[in-house]
Amino acid sequence: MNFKISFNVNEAVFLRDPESSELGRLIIKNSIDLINNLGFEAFTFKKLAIEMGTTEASVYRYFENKHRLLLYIISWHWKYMDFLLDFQLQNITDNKQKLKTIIKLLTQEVPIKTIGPDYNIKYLNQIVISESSKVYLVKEVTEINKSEVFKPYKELCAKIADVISAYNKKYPYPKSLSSTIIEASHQQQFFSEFLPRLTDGTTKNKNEYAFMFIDNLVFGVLG
Amino acid sequence: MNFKISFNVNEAVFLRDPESSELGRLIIKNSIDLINNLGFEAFTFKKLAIEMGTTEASVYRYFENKHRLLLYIISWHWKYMDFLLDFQLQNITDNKQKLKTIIKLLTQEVPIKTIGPDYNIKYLNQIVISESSKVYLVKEVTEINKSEVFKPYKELCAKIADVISAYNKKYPYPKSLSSTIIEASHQQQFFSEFLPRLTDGTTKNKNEYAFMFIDNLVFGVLG
DNA sequence: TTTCAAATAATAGTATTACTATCATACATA
DNA sequence: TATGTATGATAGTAATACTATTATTTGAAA
Repeated sequence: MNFKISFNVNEAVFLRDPESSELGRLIIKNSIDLINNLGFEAFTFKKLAIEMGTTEASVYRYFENKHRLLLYIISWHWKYMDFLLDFQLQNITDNKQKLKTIIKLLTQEVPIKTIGPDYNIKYLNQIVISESSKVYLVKEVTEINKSEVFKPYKELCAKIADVISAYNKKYPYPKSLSSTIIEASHQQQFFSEFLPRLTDGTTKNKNEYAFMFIDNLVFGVLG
Repeated sequence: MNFKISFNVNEAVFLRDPESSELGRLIIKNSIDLINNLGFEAFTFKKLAIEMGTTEASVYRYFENKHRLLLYIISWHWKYMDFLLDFQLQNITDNKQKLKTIIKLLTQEVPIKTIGPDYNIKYLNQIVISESSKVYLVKEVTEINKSEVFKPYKELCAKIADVISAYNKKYPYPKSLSSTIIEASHQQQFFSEFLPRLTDGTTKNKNEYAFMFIDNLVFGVLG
């Protein structure tokens, strides 16, 4: 099996499509490494350019600013998750089992497949946990939202909400539960690693802990 | 009734206690207004100084950087919430009623009392919704956490967790549920205002919506 | 009352950040 | 051969995130 998948992220996110050139793909690959190393606040286009042996100006030809670059990376991740979800849900008919698969996917480290560009999926996961909310927690959220760039997140949320509704037709808040478990699975992983007093984490394994908590939560609410 | 309360925020947060001088209190008051107007990313000490008619250097004498100032404001808010919680829970004995009061407090706009400094509590609420997670979602979280500056958040979380445990002694994740509902009440308010597709919000009132969702969630899980 | 240190304010200065602009070159295409 | 497109090299600007210096005020000890 040797196939490539590309997720076409909304054009409004970039100036030039990074998947369209070698330099573009390098920008994404190196950004994932560098954001993971430095954190988003300390990450700059200058540092990225030096790291890659290119120039700041070249990076600016692809992305307006670092916030857009982060948005691209996060969007790419949501599309990737959406793909994995379709893939993993394929032969499951039982809705309970579907939900469990979803929760597993949200809380475990995303499996590293040899598909698509060779981005460091482990780092990407860390970035999603620590930085993803920064793409929408900005003053310009309404303006940015107009260009539909949050669509991948909304679509994933809707897809999970559909499974929730299929499992329990009477539950009145499928989308809110969906967005809540997506966010909470990141938060609880973050907390159990860095601020453990905000959790009841006993196990050393933050992924396993997040899974158990979310699983208990979801089936507690939905019955 | 005319009394003043001051919440002593951990010393490690500031260089000089802003509650100890008129200038200090003005810095906090004006910061709340300005962060709410500009968003945290666009907020700078220079803009703040100009707004207040003082100098950048004066602000730097109180806070090392704008991240610490935000941390101060958010910590103050957690202490204020903690105080309100004690106050509102005083004469309630029924644990279910206690939980409902907590959820109300988390989701409704915090009542504006004429106590303490005259910070704009409405703005403070907006800041907590949009900016609070930025105080811990940073690369230096472990370092910052060592100086115990997140204690007010942890204490509030623990207090709510205690009520959860009192209501349902068998529930295994009181602290995680506590931190999850704190975060989710902000998120769902934010989403229902700016990214409504991530919610099932039908009502125009984001506070009321958040209350109903969290209330359903908590009693769904805890029985 | 003098004096000496500490706190505060005002001003200036520096390195970095977040861009924009210009020009040269390489390579592919028509 | 001419033309377009991507990249590279270099420079420049305004704002940001600080630090340092000097002047002034205050307050407490001698």
